[in-house]
Amino acid sequence: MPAAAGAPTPVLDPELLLDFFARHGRDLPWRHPSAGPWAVLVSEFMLQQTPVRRVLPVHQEWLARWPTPADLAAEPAGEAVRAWGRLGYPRRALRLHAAATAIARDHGGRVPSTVPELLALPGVGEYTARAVAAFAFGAREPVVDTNVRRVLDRAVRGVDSIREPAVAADRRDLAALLPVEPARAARFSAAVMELGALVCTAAAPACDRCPLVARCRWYRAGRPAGTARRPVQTWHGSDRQLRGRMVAALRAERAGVAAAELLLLGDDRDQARRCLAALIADGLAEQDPDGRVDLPR
DNA sequence: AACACGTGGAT
DNA sequence: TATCCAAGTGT
Repeated sequence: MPAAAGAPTPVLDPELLLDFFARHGRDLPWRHPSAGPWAVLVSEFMLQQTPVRRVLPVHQEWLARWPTPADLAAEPAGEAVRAWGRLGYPRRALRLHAAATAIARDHGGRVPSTVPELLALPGVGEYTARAVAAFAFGAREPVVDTNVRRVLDRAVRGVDSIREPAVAADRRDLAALLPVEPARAARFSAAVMELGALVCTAAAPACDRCPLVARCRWYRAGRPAGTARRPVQTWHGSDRQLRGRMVAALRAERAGVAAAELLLLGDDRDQARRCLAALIADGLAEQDPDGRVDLPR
């Protein structure tokens, strides 16, 4: 240990990470100084399990059409689902609409700035609440997504992780590494996230381009393989596939679709009935007395 | 805690 | 072609 310094340099050295972020961080719309909390919140919903490239155009359309939470809340939830396009997980559109409604009703139309208030919004979990608090309001909160979790696992813990939602221990560990100054801490989280997205990727990490390679415990251990993943559900013939087809049909038809027509989209009659009922139960579809189905009003 | 929940690009 | 997986949340 150096005689002059009190603590050893951490693996996730803020100096190295912030320099990396300044040089290589992507110029994304929700990172612009002009992007307000609403633009950040919308981006975080869209980015849940969805790549940046596909979010970009839809985010731009949403902000142009609904510049404030109240603008979105003033329209039927079905319009949010329709404008969601093919981003996937359309229930996110429903929850974002519900969040906008709660913001308009309970927060005077302003996106709240504290983690507890954000957590109370529909569709906002442990990750999104801290991402908005940090990136939109400059709060000193540990922001741990799948990228940050992977960097923590590899660089700090020396193991390769399977992809799972971050846990409290991950947030605690990152919190211990945050710079003291809040705005700098927020940039630090964004920098770790960016490193995971651009360099320390899941499948093909580019250690030769990593600013942390000299300290990385995983690299120094010879990049040991991670544990096996849980088996994934087959896609062909799944409920998810059929639900996707049904919602796509509803998005395309402003006048609604006959229930019988939706049921034809599946190979299995019982499965189709079950999926349609589930969509209605989830609030992604509504059925009128004639049996006509539409996106929610 | 384990699952369900969409989509499309990369390998 | 099959599998992985990308800024998670709710149950």
